[in-house]
Amino acid sequence: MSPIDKSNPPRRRRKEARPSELLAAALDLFVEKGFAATRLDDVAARAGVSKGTLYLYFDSKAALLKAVVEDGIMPVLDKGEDIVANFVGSTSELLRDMLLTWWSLVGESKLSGICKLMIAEASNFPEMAAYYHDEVLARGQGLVRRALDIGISSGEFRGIDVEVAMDSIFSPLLKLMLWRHSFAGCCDIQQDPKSYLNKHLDIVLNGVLSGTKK
Amino acid sequence: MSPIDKSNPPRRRRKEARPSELLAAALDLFVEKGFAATRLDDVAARAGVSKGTLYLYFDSKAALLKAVVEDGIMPVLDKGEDIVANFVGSTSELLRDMLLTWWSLVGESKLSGICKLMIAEASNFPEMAAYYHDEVLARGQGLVRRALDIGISSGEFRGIDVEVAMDSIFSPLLKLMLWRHSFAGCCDIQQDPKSYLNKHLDIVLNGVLSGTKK
Amino acid sequence: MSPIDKSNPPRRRRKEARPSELLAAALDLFVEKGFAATRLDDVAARAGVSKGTLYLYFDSKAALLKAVVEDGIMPVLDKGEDIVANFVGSTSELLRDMLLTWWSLVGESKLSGICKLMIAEASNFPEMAAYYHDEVLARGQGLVRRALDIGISSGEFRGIDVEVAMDSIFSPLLKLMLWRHSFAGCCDIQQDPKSYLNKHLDIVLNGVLSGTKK
Amino acid sequence: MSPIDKSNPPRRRRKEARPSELLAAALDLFVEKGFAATRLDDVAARAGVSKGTLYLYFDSKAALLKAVVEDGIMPVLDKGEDIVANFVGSTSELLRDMLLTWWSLVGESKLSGICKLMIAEASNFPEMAAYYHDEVLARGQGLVRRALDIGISSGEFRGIDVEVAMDSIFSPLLKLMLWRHSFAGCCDIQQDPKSYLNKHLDIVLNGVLSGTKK
DNA sequence: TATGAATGAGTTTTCATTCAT
DNA sequence: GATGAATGAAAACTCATTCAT
Repeated sequence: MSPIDKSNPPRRRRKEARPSELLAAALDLFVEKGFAATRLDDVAARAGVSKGTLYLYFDSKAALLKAVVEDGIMPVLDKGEDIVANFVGSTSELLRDMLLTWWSLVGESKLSGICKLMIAEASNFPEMAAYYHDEVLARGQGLVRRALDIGISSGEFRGIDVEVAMDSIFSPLLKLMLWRHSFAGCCDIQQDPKSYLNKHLDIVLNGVLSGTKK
Repeated sequence: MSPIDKSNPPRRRRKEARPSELLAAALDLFVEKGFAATRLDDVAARAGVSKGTLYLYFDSKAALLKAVVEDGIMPVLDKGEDIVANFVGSTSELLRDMLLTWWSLVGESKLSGICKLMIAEASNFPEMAAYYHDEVLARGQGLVRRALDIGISSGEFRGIDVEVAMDSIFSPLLKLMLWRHSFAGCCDIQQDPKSYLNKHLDIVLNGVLSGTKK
Repeated sequence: MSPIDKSNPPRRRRKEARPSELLAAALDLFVEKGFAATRLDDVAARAGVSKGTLYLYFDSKAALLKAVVEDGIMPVLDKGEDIVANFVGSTSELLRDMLLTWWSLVGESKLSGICKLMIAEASNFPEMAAYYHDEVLARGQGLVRRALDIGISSGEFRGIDVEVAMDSIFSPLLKLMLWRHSFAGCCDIQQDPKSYLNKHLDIVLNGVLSGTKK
Repeated sequence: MSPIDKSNPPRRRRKEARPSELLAAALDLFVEKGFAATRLDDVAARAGVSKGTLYLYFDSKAALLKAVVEDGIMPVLDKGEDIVANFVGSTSELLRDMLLTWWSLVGESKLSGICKLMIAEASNFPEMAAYYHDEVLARGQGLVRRALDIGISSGEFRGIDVEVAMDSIFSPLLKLMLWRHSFAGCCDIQQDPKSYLNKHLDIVLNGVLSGTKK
């Protein structure tokens, strides 16, 4: 309480915690309504601050979007890469592990909304979309690609077109992420995502046909 | 700007005269920029008419969106159903035919943009999104489902979970449609879509694993 | 009244007359209050239009300022140059004529306010200020300079420093212009400007000293 | 932002403590950008203090302006008056001395900026402008007027209109002061001000005409 | 029908001012 | 006294919608 005690925690903490509260509120609304349809008043209200406060931390609405996306990408970048490197077991299991990990890391979290957001805003913010595509989506698919390469090298997998197989494996996960933020309310509730992904992997790994493989 | 779904009473409609240029221009811009970020000035300019003219045919911006979506759904509704009914051959071939037909009918056309649009605007226009989901996406997947049912009944396919397999088969097509309207400019050009879909079907039908099926 | 009669004058006239009404209102307020302290609402209100109408004609507040200045400079540019060329009589009379002409053309009109405006905004809009300085002020002084050159060549004038004499002659006119838009209300009403300028010229031409010239 | 002249009752004043850094920073920015376009953030930043500190010393932005002007006027008021009283020599020399003294006292210093500021803000702060006009400009010209009166009484000067002659003599000094803070950067560098003023006095005292005086 | 100038409510952005620390 | 985060009223700017022609 002494006037010398200027750097007391509560004040500082406030200042440092604030931006992430703002980012969280903005993420929610940008994902739900889209960039243009989101009013900064609403972002501020959801974060429990006044409109002007947003401008203490972000230069403009577009800068806020950029921060939201960057902030949402980092956690994905940090983890993930080493899943492949550290894995022991069959490549099928690796793929299964990867899809489920990706789901819990990104799909299940609020970050999955950024995917919807970037698809929606890609032509309005092309650089940002390219950044997101390269650093997140391509990376996610890259994990699949590497697993496929390993599987093919080891003879565990057939000599399929890796670029295509990547999508055969990853696209349902993408659909799951997008549906969560779009048609979730208007279509029959999907089954449990993990069971869904397991079944999908069973299908894509073993095929749909019942005939014996040559 | 406020994305309110007004279920206003039917007004005098000049449906017959509704110039398709207006709908085409609106479709392009709604898909490219999203609903809120599209200015009616730009729609009018692209259609080569004055801004006021739009209001001769549509009561509001939201009504224009509704008309765009309805107009984009009809051709899909009209065709498609009978593909399954009239088909002769293996069910694998039927699936292949269906995916490729869907691609040329919807994916390749401007209509694929509506899919992106509906995902983006789903929470702003939930009824419209539900309508689109049920009448277009679920229908496309329904075709796949019926083919799968036939294949399983005939013993051509394994007894996989049809709901999941539907997505295993359809999701890459969805991704293709969305990418065309989002990351197209910022990622390496995909291979030819039809070859891509054929390879995908080969993978999902036969599986990735090289082992013999039990 | 026939629907073919689209290009009827009243409508067109409106459109063409509008910008100059806006410019007039903006000039008044920019000069009176300065650029930053002038609200576009006030400009619109004074012009009798809504705020949005301003943006039909000018891209931004700064663009409006630019238009005001350009619009205010043209009439000065068009006239003036040939005053010197076409003159017959003693150079003293030429100078007197020029000052009085300049006064009635610029000083007495609303254009004199632009001078105050440019001095005030010079550091905020340096290019605009440079443009004004070169095209208006330097031109006005240039007229004086040329008259002085003629007078010196003919022996009518002493061999004084022309750059300085220019200011000795022109500065009171400048002061008159500035005072009209600043201290006019708070200092004793000046005498009639034309009489003032005549007396000033008498002083600067003949000097203040009573002694005979050598 | 609203330039209202509040004649609010005297509040607790901490005049003695008013840091001159604050006044100096405010003077610089008010003169450069004008009152409305100057942000208190910038004033604080230039003075090296926080924004809140300004409010420890000044009740409002307008109060800061008032303090700046008052602070800038005092030194001029204190000196100057006795220049005339204590002078010995020809009145011409007195005038020359006065102009040069005024120049070094006001024109050359930062105080000259207040002149520009007051002209710009005269209609926003009429009382302040009147105060400045009466206490500074009129006083400066008053010195000239008294010198002229002396000169005319003694026969050294002709019987010219003193009010006009005052301006004939003083206006170039005014122009010099204003240009320093406006067009300085965009016109050829003037000659040395003192030489300029000397030449000007030579012209206005002796006249431009070469003919002998009658 | 068609136009496009005009509107004004709504949105982003700014900034003087306050106040808890 | 000093700070600077927070505020909110006000200003710039946008754009769906209207309407006179």
